[in-house]
Amino acid sequence: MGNGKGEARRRGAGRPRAGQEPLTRERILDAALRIVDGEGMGALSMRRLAADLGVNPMSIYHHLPGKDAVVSGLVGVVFSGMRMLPSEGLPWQERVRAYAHAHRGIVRSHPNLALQIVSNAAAVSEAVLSGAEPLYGALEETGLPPKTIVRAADSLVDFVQGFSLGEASNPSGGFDIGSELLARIETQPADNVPALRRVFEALGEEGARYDFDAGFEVGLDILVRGIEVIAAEGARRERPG
Amino acid sequence: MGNGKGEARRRGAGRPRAGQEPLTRERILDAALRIVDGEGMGALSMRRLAADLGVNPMSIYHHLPGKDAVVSGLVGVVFSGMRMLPSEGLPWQERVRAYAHAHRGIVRSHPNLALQIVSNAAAVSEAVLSGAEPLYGALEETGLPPKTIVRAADSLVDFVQGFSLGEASNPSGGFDIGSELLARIETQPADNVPALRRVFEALGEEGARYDFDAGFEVGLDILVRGIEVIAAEGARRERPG
DNA sequence: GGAATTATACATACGATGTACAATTAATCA
DNA sequence: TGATTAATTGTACATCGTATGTATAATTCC
Repeated sequence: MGNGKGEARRRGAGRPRAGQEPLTRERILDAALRIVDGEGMGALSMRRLAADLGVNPMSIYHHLPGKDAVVSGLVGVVFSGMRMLPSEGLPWQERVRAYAHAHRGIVRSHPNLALQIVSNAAAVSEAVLSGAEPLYGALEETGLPPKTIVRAADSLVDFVQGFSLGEASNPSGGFDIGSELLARIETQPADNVPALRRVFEALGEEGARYDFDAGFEVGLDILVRGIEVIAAEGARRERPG
Repeated sequence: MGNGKGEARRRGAGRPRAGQEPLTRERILDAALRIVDGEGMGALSMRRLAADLGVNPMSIYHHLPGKDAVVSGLVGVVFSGMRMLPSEGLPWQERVRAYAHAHRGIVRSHPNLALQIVSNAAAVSEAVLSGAEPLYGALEETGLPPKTIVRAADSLVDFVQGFSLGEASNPSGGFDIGSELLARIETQPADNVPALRRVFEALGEEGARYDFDAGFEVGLDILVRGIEVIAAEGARRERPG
């Protein structure tokens, strides 16, 4: 029955009326993610977050212990949205690639959170954990010893995160560490950087725009091939012939 | 001759007496680096920095336009200290490895700055630029086309930065993304993560401690081998036999 | 039903931060 | 010398995270 309350959640302290939907960790993180996605990390403050929720800033602290918790909560939310194309049955190389694409996709869909994702991912667990499962499953089939599997997995994750971070912090479809240099190379004293000059001049102007998709594919190729090689070496050492 | 001034730089506004050493961008960045290295990024504030320099907070703004400039200045300073073991004459594989070690060494010697290094490196230039020269010089010898050289270089840098970031944000000699999971795997619902469980149980307890040096070497090996493979493929495609 | 307890939200306030603005002083140059 | 410029300081403001205390509605227990 229509309670003539007027604006929802405006005046009056205390516990909310049963009719109104209560403040939730989930609602808070949703609002926070909208702010960060839309206006960047710098726009996220407790006061702004509270304002968007139509709530007093201190109310948030009842559901999350502080701003740090909000931010790492965001990372968790984002990571738990990781979806892989089902790739069971495919050779391990394809499954590793699928994982890498999924991981990159997460960072790419929230570029303003990239820094936090990359630097907090290790501490967030749960979502990250179950996210890594298919990667380990794939790498098991290389026949590498467990210790090397872990290191290979880490290497791949490190690459993906490094790449995604660079991708996120550049103007969309813009440059990368390598290509960013191009503009400055021209203004360098003579032959301070001869190899760089040679490479980028050979690229010409059309090559200057960095294609992130292609760059990612090359990096991924390098890693997968490299893993193939050390796996083959390991196998040869066990059964020398 | 002894000017009876007592404490150096204490009282009195205005331009400093000619005798005293003036405030400099360099002195500011030195002091800032000491704070960050010693007490972490959170301890760096303009007021604290000024206090350490025996100076009014606003004085800093005459030499650097703001706090952001201080931080990215720090990254520049740190990067310009990059030193490679001379590796000219060695095969390109060794030279790529030497670059990677030098790059990692920089981040590792200032772990509290790791996040800023990794996320600002692309925008700092100059030091980063001339630092990357030997990497490009080495990769030129692979015979890969320029575009692929850039992508391979980026991939290697991305890996190194991703690795270094993980290394820096973990307790010294502690765990990594992969190994961090170990502790939580045990507390997971049954077989939610079977491959992870298998791999880490096979590792046993002794393998749980992550050896960053060995991990880095494996990753580097994967990348170098991978580059070898795609270089060989490219050569075969040009001169098919 | 009424009283005690607990969950949730609000109000106020404190210390810290980055920095805009303007005044102050000393070196430098005409 | 007087004018100009470079370097420093002092004050003040808006904003931030959050500690602390209070108010009120829902829930629980008798």
